[in-house]
Amino acid sequence: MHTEADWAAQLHSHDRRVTKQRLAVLAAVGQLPHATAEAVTDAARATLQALTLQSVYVVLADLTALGMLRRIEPPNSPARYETRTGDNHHHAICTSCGKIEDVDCAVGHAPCLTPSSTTMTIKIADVLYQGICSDCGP
Amino acid sequence: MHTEADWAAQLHSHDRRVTKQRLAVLAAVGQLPHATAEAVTDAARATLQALTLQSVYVVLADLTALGMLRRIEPPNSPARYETRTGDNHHHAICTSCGKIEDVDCAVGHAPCLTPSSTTMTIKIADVLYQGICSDCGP
DNA sequence: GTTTTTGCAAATGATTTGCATGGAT
DNA sequence: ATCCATGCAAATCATTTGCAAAAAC
Repeated sequence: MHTEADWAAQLHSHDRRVTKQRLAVLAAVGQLPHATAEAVTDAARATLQALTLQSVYVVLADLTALGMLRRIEPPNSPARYETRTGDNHHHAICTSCGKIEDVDCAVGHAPCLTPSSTTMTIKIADVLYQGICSDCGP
Repeated sequence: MHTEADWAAQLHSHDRRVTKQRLAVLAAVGQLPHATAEAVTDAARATLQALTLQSVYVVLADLTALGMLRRIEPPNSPARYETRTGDNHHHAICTSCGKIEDVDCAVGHAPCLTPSSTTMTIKIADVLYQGICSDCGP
């Protein structure tokens, strides 16, 4: 788990200023499973009433670019963010209710899959499983 | 390859009317590799000058829902469409120039991967490879 | 004090929708 | 003749940007 001091240290090491807004965003993403920008804003507002959605977008984009957060883009849904960035894991999304679960990668580190035929040099293999969760059906 | 009569038959079988707009959209998606809605519109306009982008969106959404087209949603880029729907193949995208290549799935049919731990019933495993294509670097 | 960050409003890009007309069956 | 499909304009949704004021360093 990440402590506030931990986040502050990471921000410092990237020459970013440690603001209460950034700490609130990081805390919110850390405790919500796979939160949208809007959900992050709502959660962070519990302690920081003046925070705006646009600022959250700016912060999320910056932290994602730094590698402190990971961004997930499910089909037909706004982007989600998570704090698990150190390992290569994938995601399963329920096509009925939209719930997202983490799925550990069998191999462990990216790229965990190598395509048989392509002219590209592959850096990352992202896997998105789609199915039905236990709440929505058999 | 798909012929115009082939597309017409498929439209019929789904209780859709066979219009020149729909045929033009299908032809355009068939000949462009991984076209955006805008590219499809431009291509289809070569023969159907009155076609609008909004109509193309409606048609693409409908044909995708019917399974006649497959929709790809690359990160930070508008959706792409392709006619290859019968098999389970994946995609590799160049993070530099955005080019997309088809990548055959080693196993052959969905789901080609089974997650080790999840409570969901997986229907599809979509893999998105990200890397650098031969034109953009080593 | 200097420079990054935030707040706010307005702009943008992609896609969807409502409704009247046109066209396929 | 019926009813679906298209054209058009306006609306919506997610996200980005410009700029002045506030806050870190």
